[in-house]
Amino acid sequence: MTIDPGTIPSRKPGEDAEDGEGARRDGPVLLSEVAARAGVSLATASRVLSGRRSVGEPYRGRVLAAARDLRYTPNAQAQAVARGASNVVGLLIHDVLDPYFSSIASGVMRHVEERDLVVFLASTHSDPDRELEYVATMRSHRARGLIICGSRTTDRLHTERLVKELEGFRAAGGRAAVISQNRLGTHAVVPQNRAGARRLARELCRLGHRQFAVLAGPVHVLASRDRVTGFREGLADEGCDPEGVTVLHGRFTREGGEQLASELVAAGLRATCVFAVNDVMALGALSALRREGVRVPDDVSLAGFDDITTLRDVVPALTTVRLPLEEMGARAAQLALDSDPASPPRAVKVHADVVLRESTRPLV
Amino acid sequence: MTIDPGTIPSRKPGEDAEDGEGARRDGPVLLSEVAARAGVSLATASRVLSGRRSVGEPYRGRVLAAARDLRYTPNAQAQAVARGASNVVGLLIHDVLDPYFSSIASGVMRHVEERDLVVFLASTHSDPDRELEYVATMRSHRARGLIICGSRTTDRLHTERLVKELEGFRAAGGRAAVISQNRLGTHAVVPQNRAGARRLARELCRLGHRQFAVLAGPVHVLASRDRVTGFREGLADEGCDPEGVTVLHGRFTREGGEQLASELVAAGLRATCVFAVNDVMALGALSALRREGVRVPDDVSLAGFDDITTLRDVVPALTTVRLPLEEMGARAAQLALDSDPASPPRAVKVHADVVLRESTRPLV
DNA sequence: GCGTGTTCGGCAAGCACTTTCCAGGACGGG
DNA sequence: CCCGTCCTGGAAAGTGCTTGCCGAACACGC
Repeated sequence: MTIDPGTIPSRKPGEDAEDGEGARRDGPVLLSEVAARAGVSLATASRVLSGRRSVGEPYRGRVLAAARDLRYTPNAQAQAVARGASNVVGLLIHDVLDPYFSSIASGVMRHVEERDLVVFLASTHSDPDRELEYVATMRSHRARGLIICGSRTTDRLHTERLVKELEGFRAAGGRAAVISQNRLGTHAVVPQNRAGARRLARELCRLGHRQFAVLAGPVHVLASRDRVTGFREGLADEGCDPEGVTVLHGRFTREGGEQLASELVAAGLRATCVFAVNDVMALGALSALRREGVRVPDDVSLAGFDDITTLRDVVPALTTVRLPLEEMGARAAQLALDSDPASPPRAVKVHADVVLRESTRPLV
Repeated sequence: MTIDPGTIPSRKPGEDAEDGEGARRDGPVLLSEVAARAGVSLATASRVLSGRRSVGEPYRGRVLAAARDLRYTPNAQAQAVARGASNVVGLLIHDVLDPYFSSIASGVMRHVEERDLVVFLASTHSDPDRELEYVATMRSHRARGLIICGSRTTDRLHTERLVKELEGFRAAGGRAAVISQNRLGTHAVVPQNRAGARRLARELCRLGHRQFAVLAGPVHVLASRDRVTGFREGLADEGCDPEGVTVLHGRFTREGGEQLASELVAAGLRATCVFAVNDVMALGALSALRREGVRVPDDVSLAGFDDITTLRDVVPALTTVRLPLEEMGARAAQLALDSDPASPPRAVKVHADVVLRESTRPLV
């Protein structure tokens, strides 16, 4: 071990004296110490460092020098309390490991990093109670902004609670934005799930497919519902019987996709094309199909939704509906942080484009 | 739009009166209001809510009721200031989109969520200056703990600065832990990069390979160096000439892997086996090789390092060296948060196991 | 019945900052 | 030359919460 202050009984006194007098005392350096060293009042020191009022040159220089020498870092919490405004932004996702959410997170962070704010990240693991709890946490930290992605439930009670919690959040001075279908009385980035799935269905029909199976998420998940609905609409557009599709519901995860695909095969796969309502489920399905000896796209075509980055490494390349996830995150951050606090909630629709790749092929 | 407080001029007075009197005033609910409503002093209200001293029953109940009615949420920042200790934990990674880091983040968050702490996430995008800056930010927020993953440089100057910054962080009362080879005077979770790569090389030799190419990261990246070194050692162990391997340096990313693999092919691929020093590079290489018409593993074997989750969906399944990323994150969090503040820096070594899969095959 | 604890409200002094307000000096115009 | 204005430093009053200390009230043992 190179450095081990825990076992060194005491530092040699003058050892780091010429070293600009780094932190030698216990605890953080306080503004009052900076002020004392510069021979000015606390107020002046504060003003120099926050730059919120001009300070005469002799003082200004001395304060800056003192702060540098002492390696002063302001206490952000105290600043937030005194100013009545913090610089933290909350970000609520379901799971960091899910590429859908990490892409969104990346977009949010990109936006936030440019503004010298800081991100509180919390993952709900799809638990509505945790979601509520975390909104409260963010309020408690007086977050300036809050981005919630994919509160994806149709549960009436939970939605009400969440709206109420968000009102509380707003009352505490924060601005929220949601990435989801159900705008909760706040700004919202709403992906065109239904329209995208509809377009996808049409494309698949044009490839000659007539027998479809859909691997969907839990019934109460709004995004899943919308995608199924849109898909059916697209089938109808092309004169395909929308009621003829098998829809299986499972978890909105890779494991969910795996399991549903297995069930599908076990039940005797009749469809020529499988639509998994999101990409992680599609990946699970792909893996299960492979395991079952069903070839994609030779035996069955497969399509997903979202266009997560992982798809780039998959063989066959998956047909999907592209959502600009990072942009969505950045946009949500923008809505929450840059919009006029008094402005009414805005909804930004996000176009979802079909990307045909190798996993779907024309039926001859 | 269902709810639009921005355009409603004023709420009807008694409208949500029976509603437990939600937040109707401007700004957050203060403790003083709770105390007033309960008819007790500020001190008593504080004590009831923080539970740090017993309070007699008549008061206790009234305070709790008042807090509930008013939907009181304590101001975490003010609490932190008053208590002199915050409940935030900083997490520094390079990039959320990289599965290596998101896995670690997941582990950290799992650990942190159980303790009712909150995570500040910052991504450095591999920029040393940002890294320093964010450590300062965390110090400024008086984070109780800080986890830095993969400060992966051998740059002397930067290391010194970082150590100093971390000392400042510690002086401000925080505890840090690092996931990396260079423990910076703090607790460290150190993956066995060298030993893992060495074992890998041995396995590959045993498969009959003799001609190797290594796709490495930038020369100053410690993890990359160690893995190359270990790999060479493994070759030597098996009587293979360690100097005979081609080592190409590029970026530590997917794009880096793609580019290096292309170069390799362009230069006339002579190796029978390619080792990419991490999995994302291996994925890039796989993609480039495919594009160039080089089959894996038929024309060349390919191995990576880390065992990121994305590998599960790749064909052929990649041989790699497994690192328990989530556990590493959790462990780092534990070191930073649960260890005795006075204890000397501990280093926890993490075993790295070879996982042979389809991308490497025996040379007959 | 009295000393000795123990329990528990409330006052007020923090915590580390910001910002308002005041006052003194400089400056300029009439 | 005087008054109004501008500039700027400092004292002090905030910001929302915690907590040390005091003392009242009550219980207990003898």
